[in-house]
Amino acid sequence: MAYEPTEHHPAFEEYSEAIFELAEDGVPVIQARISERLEVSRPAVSEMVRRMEREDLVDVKADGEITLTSEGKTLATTIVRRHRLAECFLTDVLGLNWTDAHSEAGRWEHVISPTVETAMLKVLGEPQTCPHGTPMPGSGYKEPTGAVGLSKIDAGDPFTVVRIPEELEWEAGQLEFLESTGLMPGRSGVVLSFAPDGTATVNVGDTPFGVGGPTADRIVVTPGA
Amino acid sequence: MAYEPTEHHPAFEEYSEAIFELAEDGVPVIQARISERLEVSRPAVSEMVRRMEREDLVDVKADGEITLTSEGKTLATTIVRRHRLAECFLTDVLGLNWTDAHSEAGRWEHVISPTVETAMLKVLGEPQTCPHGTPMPGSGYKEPTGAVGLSKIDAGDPFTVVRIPEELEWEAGQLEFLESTGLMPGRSGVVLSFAPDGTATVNVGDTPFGVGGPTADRIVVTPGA
DNA sequence: ACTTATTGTTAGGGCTACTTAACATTTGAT
DNA sequence: ATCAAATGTTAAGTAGCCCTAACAATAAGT
Repeated sequence: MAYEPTEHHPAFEEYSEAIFELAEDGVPVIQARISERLEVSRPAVSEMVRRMEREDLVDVKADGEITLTSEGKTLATTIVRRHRLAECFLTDVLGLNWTDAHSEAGRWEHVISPTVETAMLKVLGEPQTCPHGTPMPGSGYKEPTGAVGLSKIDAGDPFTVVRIPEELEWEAGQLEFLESTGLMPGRSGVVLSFAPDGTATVNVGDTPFGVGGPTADRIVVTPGA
Repeated sequence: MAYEPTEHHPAFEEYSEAIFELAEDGVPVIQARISERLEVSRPAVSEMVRRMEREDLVDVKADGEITLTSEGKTLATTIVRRHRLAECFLTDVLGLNWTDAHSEAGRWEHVISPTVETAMLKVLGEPQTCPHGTPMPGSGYKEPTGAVGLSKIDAGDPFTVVRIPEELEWEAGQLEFLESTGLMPGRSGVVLSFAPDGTATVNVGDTPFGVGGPTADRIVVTPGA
């Protein structure tokens, strides 16, 4: 009746995932960051990290940096992979928008079995990235060489969107906005101008729109159409 | 981040579902039955029933019979509907077999949001029953009049399968067997003979096979092809 | 009527994952 | 060097959901 890959509690899955994604985002992996990302108190994180260390899922360095053990990495990539796979599935097969898909996937990731994972991969044709362009762990996908932040493109030049970092989800409404403008992986556009504050004006469809500086820094693109 | 239809704990969902399905199966809804079906101790059920009564999800009659309140019924039918919808989805879209689909659905039912439910319904074309023929609560589906147990069909007569009751899942391997023989809702066949012990020999495809008496009692069919 | 089986409840725990309050330590900026 | 901010830990407590052991009440079989 119960499904247990290797008897891993949901909280361990959630924490492993957070640790993996913090590292992926280049954020120092310390308790305080986990506490913020998962929106739980610091003592809760302290306790969980101790338990995960005991269970050999993480190592804690002397300076407090947390790293996944190989077992932890296996768990984390499994969950992250299922999350991104679920996102693909929810958008492509069920027609959800990015934002809905992301929040749904946050629950699906804990419920998808190997059987279902395989079936989804087959239906989707082995996607290499999630809908935002973030790689599926274990797919062997490599981001194109020469990928840079959108703000590195010269005004007047064309670009092709590679990836919308997951971190932008923290800004409420950001993903909906980008999706509605058509600024999504694979699409090409042109940078029209940059304002002094870094805001970029771009065009990927019929109507130009502005992208705030910090956001434009993070959006990954390749130069050229 | 978290999804809460009306802030209902997973255990309440599980218990409501069990209560609903016991009633559906014609089993008296008392604590002892719930305890068996959910495989939890009697004190655990005692406590949960008390909590659910406090939360206005169930009423307990003087004789110990447990009934769902209208709020409880809403919760139960929601979960049951999602379970059966998930079963359809897992078999039809992802190609899982009945048994896998059933156990997966046991987890999916707690994770499906209204948005996803709507999307699934659309993709599946508003199914009226789950793959075993059990009605989707709220679909308005009525079992055909004249539906009887398979063992009521006369030897030599044709029949059409209406429903494979969920209770048969308790017999390990039973569902796989029936699925492999093709004895599934919508399929027609012929009863070849009955053994003195009630075992029926039937043919729905190329090869005849035997169905034990108790099982044949439960399988719901309509006479005729 | 008496015994047995079935059913429900108390009492006493346990584990997970969280909380707040208080405190210690480290780091950074001036 | 010092003061403030950031970080981690202890302690104590809570809620949810489960367990075993022991006991009371009811129903059923002989």
